[in-house]
Amino acid sequence: MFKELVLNDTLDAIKKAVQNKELGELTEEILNSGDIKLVSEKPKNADFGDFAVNVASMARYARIAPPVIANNIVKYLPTDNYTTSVVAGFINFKLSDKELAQVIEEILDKKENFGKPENIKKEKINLEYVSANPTGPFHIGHGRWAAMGSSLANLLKFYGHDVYQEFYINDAGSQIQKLGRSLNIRIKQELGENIDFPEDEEERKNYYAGEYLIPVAKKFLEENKPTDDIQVLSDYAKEYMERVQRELLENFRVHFDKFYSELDLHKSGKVEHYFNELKNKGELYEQDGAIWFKTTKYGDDQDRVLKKADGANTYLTADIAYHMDKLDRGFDRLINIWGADHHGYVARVKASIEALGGNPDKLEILLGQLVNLIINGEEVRMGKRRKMVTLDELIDEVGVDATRFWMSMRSIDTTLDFDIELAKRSTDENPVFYVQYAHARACSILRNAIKEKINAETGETSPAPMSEEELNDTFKNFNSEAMLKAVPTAKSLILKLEEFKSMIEYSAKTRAVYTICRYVQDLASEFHSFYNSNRVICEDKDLMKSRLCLIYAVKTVLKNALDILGVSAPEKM
RNA sequence: GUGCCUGUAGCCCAGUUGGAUAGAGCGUAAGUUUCCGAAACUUGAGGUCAUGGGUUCGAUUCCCAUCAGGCACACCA
Repeated sequence: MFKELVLNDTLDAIKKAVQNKELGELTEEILNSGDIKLVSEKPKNADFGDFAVNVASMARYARIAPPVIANNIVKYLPTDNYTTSVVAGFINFKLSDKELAQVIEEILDKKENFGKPENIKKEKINLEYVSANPTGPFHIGHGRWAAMGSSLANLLKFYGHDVYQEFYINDAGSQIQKLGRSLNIRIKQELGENIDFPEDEEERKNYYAGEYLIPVAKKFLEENKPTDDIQVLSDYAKEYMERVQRELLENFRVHFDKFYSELDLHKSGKVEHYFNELKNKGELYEQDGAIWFKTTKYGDDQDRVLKKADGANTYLTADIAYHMDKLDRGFDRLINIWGADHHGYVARVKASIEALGGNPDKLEILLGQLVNLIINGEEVRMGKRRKMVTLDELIDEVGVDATRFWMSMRSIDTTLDFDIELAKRSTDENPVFYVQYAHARACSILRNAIKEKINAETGETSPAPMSEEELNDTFKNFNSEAMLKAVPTAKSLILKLEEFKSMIEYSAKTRAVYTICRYVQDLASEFHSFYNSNRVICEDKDLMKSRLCLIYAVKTVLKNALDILGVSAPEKM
């Protein structure tokens, strides 16, 4: 990576300068202590160069003015790949055309593997996300976790990790009975009985009054005789909802390796097993008829109940077993994506891992802020009794591509405003179309290179600039020498292409999927800009070939990035 | 009341761990098509980085306080 190249060369040069005592009081000890942190970044002003390293921070150790430091370092920098200049405390690097041409060569060589790091510490990662109750359709909030989670999985895989995607189904517990009771009412309504959910707010909380159970009731009656057996109804409704959820996830390009059933977890005996283990370790105590877990010992702000006075387990009891089971399965790292409304839950899960002798640092919980829906410029709150907008309605309205992109384009730390009207628009207000358009445009140029041209006025045809075979040969037999021709007018575009590598690294390490969305917009912008001032298909055949390679590189990188986001890269629009 | 997240241009947001004149996009103003997709491009205008302190040669960035918005504080899941 250019960033690393520049930084490492600078560090080497600093060492040499220190050895020759040209950096004042700066010693090798200070250098090795790690107190001095250098970063290579983009200069504010592009005229300065392509990369810059700020050495002013060394001034306090060296006790020399920053410009002198910079000049004394520059002396020891190699000169083959770039030219350098010193401005104040900055060393600016301008990459040579040859270096830039090699970027295109590398992309054409590696294609869909361009940007994959070579030697990373590969981790076996369990990524758990969405994990909704099977008691109703997904709402738009689930859509954010689905989009971000699957994109993160794609990203971490691309980066080189082993990623196992998991969905935890909360199919045990009282809410399933609640679902069955609610279905019972809908069935009776279908049969013409005059019955409805309770009016009283408190009593109504024991039911799911949403209309989504009406089709389930109809279907049930088609297949079964009416029954008051709540267990039968619960199971039916649960399976139905699970099926609906899975279909939607597939449609949304979200693929789980495993749907992990809480019910199975109970049946396996693991819940009791870990409960007993905590008990044996002396972490539990009894009070008011319930059994409590001393999570405060591990930093939680209050102790938690594991077994209620009525003898039933709490949700946490099963969740402890679930997380321990994940660790038992040999994952190096567990990543969970949770809504911010669950943040109070983090401490107790980490506490339980620690209490059971696991390493709580292996569990990484990404807390995501919630989603607001904007309809006609107004915020629509996902209120209890107001009509809820479901994920499938949203996808029907704006499409999979736009939904995925919009759900991923903001940092997980900020509340996402999802503006339906904007996401639907196919104009420059909508970044999804902007990026896809760039890809389609690049494809179009490649098509035109091998297509005969028809004059719109005269109707005369002129031969294609080159044959398909010749174009393929151009991509196959490229060399950076030949690509040099395209470089002078494409520098910032090439630098942006090269940035893909460091962007991926940053994004994977910080789990920040939104940086890919930003990158892809930047790259599209650089490409459109290049397109407007340079003709690709032109008289000078060497130049044309050189630029076609560049366009092919742009298309490749755009496609790679969009693949990670789960957004399609259309060849035509 | 306690904990977590947020506050940067009219709007929506970046700001890679403390450094050059604070950056994109949308919107807005003015331009750009006999030629590869104008769903595009170019150039402007627009900022007391919520407020007040502190640390530092230097703070949008780190610390403290205050204000504003969101979320959570169950023997629910």
